Amino acid sequence: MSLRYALLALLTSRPMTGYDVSKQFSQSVAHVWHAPDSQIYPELNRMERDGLLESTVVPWGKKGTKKEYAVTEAGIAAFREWMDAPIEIRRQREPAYLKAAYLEWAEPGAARAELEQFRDHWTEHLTMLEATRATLVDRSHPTLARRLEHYDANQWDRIVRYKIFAYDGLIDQARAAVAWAERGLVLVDELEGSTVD
Amino acid sequence: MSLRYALLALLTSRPMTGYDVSKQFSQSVAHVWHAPDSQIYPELNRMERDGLLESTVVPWGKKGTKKEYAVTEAGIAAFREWMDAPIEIRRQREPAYLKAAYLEWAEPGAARAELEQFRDHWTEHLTMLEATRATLVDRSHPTLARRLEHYDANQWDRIVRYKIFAYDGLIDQARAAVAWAERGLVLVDELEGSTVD
DNA sequence: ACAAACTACCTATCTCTATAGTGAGTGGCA
DNA sequence: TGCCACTCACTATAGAGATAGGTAGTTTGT
Repeated sequence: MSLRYALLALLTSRPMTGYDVSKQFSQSVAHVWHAPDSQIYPELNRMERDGLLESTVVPWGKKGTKKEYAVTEAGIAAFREWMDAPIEIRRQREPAYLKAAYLEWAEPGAARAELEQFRDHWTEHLTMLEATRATLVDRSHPTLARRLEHYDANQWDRIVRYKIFAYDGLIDQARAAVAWAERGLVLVDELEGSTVD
Repeated sequence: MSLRYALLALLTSRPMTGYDVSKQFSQSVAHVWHAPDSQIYPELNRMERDGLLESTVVPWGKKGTKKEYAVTEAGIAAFREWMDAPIEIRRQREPAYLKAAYLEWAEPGAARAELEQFRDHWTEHLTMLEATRATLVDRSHPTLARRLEHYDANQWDRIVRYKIFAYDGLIDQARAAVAWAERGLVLVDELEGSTVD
């Protein structure tokens, strides 16, 4: 159910088409809540049906049209309500840690390969998070820039710092994951013996 | 699909009834992969149908019976295959971090309450993880003890250290979450002003 | 003039997960 | 004798999410 609020969060910066949303998503909210467009389009429809969004049809080229969604008053209210409600605690679902606990069943080579894959994935993710964090710090992040336009300049610092705070948390998690995988590689080498050719 | 492998992992320690599984789950594998019994029972059935488990009906009291599941050769093979396959990378789905990024929309009181709730949840989780880790270190963990019986004593250290390694990763994540929430509380106080009565 | 890449939006289907039950047997204790 | 907590096993249903498509118009480069 958080997808709805992730979309509201994004759309509070400016009105967007479904396509914009699905593109913007990957550069901001997706770091925190991934969704494919096959989920985004139907959800936007449902949100309009529920009165959280309203759409205007905009011409596009000669014959084409596109639908731009804007958050309604009811949408703002729903978002505020969600913000003030207790957070849903996520269930633990971590296949990587599950596997790690049973690494004695893996081939030594496979164990190493998986830890490397895990480390590389998180390293890449970390790089992206740090890059995005930097665009928040210097306020060059496009969605953030559009968002700040609605606010008085004396509010900017407050808004930006919450976003940086969120990214800091994600960066911490990513760094912890990378460090853990690296310790895992050392452990595998120690326990399985180094079989490097 | 990892539920299947989480169940296999647990059942490699010893044969169990569905009820045992759903109880043991919460004390071990659930730290890494939570599942309610309404998922466990049907999955055990499907795994038997697919030949990964076989069940024997055991009498229980005067009239009652229970069904004990044991991993088959095919089950072991499937588990090994999964262990050697690349890990599925989980999508980011973190409502807490999503909210954190938009904390300017929350009431200051609500923001504080949520961060406290988040911190408390992870603190509690951390305590449980550390307690379980300790039972792995001293090998008093019941499922681990049963598991080690299948192995030669010179393998014990290897097996135990992988489990400790997995818990260390979870503990790192939990600690990072707690520390982040604490920084968040300081930030909220700074930005929203201290409105403590 | 045409292809390729991009914008725009949507559907179908399947699996996974969550929630909330049902119902019967057992063992202890008051 | 009756009650309660626990053991055991399962079902029904709805919603969320993943995967894999489809269709139509637009822009850009050659």
